[in-house]
Amino acid sequence: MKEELVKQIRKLTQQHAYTSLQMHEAVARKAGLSGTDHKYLGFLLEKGEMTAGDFAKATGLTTGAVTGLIDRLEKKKFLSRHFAEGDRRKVLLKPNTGLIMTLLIPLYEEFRRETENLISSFSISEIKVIERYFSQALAIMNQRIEILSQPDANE
Amino acid sequence: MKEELVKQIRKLTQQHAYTSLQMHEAVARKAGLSGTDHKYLGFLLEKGEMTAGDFAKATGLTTGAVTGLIDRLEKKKFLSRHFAEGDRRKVLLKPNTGLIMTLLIPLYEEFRRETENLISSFSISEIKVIERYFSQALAIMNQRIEILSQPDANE
DNA sequence: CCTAAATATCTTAGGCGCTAAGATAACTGT
DNA sequence: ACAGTTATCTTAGCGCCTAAGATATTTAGG
Repeated sequence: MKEELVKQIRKLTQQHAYTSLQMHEAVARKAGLSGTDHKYLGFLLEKGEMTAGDFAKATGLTTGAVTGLIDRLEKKKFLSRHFAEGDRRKVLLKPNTGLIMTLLIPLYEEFRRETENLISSFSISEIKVIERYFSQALAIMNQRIEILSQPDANE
Repeated sequence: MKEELVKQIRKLTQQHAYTSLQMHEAVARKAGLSGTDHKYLGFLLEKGEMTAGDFAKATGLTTGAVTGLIDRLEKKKFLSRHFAEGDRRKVLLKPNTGLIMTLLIPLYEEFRRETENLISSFSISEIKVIERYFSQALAIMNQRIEILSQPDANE
């Protein structure tokens, strides 16, 4: 029965998402961070140097929350604050890439290797199938998020 | 280059997990729940009636946290408390399945349909590839969580 | 220039959800 | 029957969030 197989796969993808989250939090704990801080630190690392305000926009947090987030990350030396040249109101966040890498890479490297080995164990055409699944699943979810985030008509 | 393709897929799976979480939270907001409460409500619904203590064990929360969680869910009529027959210390949690379904199904149904359509668009052998990927990825992550959750040797 | 408005960040007050520790109530075994 | 165990709840305190407003700096208009 293809139908049953389909339902089974759908549940599997759900579990996959849940387990990813668990792992992300396990990494955070090991690194001495909260899940929240780990998430946003990864974000900053990816985007590179940015101002506090841009960070707030990028994360969707309020400016107050970002101030607290930066405080916590700064206290742990994961980033430093600098006033922007030319506009002393702006606070530039400079990630301490070295420290972050030193701390996080050992926690992720083996996982990354295992995952890449897993993917490599498929043939090119199989990988393309997996790619097609993920790309389309992503599109579906992003569309759904957009719909869900629109305010209700009656309010 | 297969290597580059592999790296690309790995990033795609990361993004997939992140986006799943975003969608889960968007659903929660729409249902008037926190992401946390939505997560655990789904849990209760899946497992069915259980005691508060079992709920704590199942979720990994402390009993105090579970008391608060139950309070919030009870206030919103998502469940009711009943003393267990034969042991009046135990509190049985009875999910209000009707209300939960009424509230959540409209938020998920279209997504589920779209996802199942997506999966169905693959051939049986392609679906087996996807299944193989997810099963093995899950195993890798669960193993990693276990390793990460072990206390460090030097502490 | 000088000042009003705009902008960028920080601070404060208050809420939610968590843990750890201990209180309360009910059960169990000898 | 009562000491110990078990199940849940309560309390104190912390972390992280929002909303609102304070502070400091820049920009624009007269």
